[in-house]
Amino acid sequence: MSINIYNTLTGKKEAFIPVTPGLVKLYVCGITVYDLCHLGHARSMLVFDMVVRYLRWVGYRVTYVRNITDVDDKIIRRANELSQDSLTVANRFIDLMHHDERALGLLSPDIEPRATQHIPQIIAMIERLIVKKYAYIATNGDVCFSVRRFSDYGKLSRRNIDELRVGERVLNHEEKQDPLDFVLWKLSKPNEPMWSSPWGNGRPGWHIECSAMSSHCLGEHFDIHGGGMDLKFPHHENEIAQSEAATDQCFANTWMHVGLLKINGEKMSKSLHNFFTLKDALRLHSSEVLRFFMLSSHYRKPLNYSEAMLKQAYSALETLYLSLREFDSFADQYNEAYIIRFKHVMNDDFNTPEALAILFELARDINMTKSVNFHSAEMLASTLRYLANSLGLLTLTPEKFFQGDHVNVTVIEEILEKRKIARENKQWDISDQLRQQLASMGILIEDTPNGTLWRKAL
RNA sequence: GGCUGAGUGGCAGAGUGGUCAUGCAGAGGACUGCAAAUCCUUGUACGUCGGUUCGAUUCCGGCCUCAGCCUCCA
Repeated sequence: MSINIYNTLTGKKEAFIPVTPGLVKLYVCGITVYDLCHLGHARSMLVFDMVVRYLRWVGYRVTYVRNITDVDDKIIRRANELSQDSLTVANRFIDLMHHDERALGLLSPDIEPRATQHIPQIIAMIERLIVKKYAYIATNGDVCFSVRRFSDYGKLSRRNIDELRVGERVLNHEEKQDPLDFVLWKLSKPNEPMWSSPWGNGRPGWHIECSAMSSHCLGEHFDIHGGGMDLKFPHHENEIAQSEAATDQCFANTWMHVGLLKINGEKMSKSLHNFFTLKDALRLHSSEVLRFFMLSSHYRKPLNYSEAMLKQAYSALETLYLSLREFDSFADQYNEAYIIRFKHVMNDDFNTPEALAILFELARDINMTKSVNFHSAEMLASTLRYLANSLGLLTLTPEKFFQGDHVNVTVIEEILEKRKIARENKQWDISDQLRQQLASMGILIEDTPNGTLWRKAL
């Protein structure tokens, strides 16, 4: 069974064949560290986390690289606002990002290259481009890439150079030979971070770092390059141009783009004040609820964040965990039929909504089977957990999910004990009153033949 | 203006040329002291107009609407 992945470059789903058999080399564009991570970053991180987990789960070795842009205009501006140097600002937001990453339960990338730590590689690549006449020194001293010299320019985003409205929106392009050209090396002004180069003190342009770092970490030709949909043009288009102009070979075989996240039906943007940081979202919802929500729509589609949807995600997750409840020890066998179906839909461009649907079918199957044949229900339960785990879901015990750590277990158990006695004496008024008392504490209960179970209400 | 995608039942969201997505919410039933959980049943869903077809939500074309990109953005 091969994995089919939608490749932005060809506009089609294609059978995935790694350059090196058994090994997947994946490069994902990470964030520019001038502010806290927002939910859009979280979606992209979570999607590639799912991709990496799944690829490893089916047996690939994966080298997962996600870069950090730690020098750029916005960081410099932020640093000036705070009267700090830009490295201090970058480091602080990198720490915060790592904190968010852990809180979300993400796998760490195998390599997390930083632009400022790859200046020699960046300079070397620019030199190659100059030698091959793909780059030139503009009248203001910056080094620019000559877009029109790269005949394949536009192949990723399917754009025709002459149809871009570039003159309308790109300002101050008089220094360039063509308004489309972009900066590879930017000379620094006083009080800006700088590195020495053959063209004077300056810093790298935004796009070149990814070309230089990906080839440094993964080689000049690797398997998958990913990022948010908004990076497709111009960033990824520029990366392809630089890399392929410099190396004369295919850069990344497969390009994956994650749909953008909207909030309450609107584009998320700082100017609209509907900007949600990951940190804030994690105050309201557990990482697993966020993960479930993000995986409940296909990764290439736009996704709308709203509190109602997150509540729905919680309820759905509850259903899954409820089915897992009575199984302390899990069988070491799995139900092959479900595994095959699960892989089949996941292999179709990571169709997580369809994969989740299979998990719900499994949950229902468990519920139906457990009163009839406990052992086979146990096998289904272990299958459910095994499959969900491949997506980073259902990693908690049901008790942990339903009860958490911070509730006052002693008080709850005392009330349950009192209620038990009342029920034994058929004192239904008292029993119902105690149930009401628990409800007002946010605790739901469930009387079963084996005693009363409790869980947190949403 | 150009390029991408979308328009599915109350909400969310897959998918398919002709029997079921799935989840959340709702209704009825079984179970329960009552609940809860669970199971069963249930809702004439596929933007619009044409075309192809024995048959289209699914293929083709026009139209309408929406979103994203063409400037920094995951």
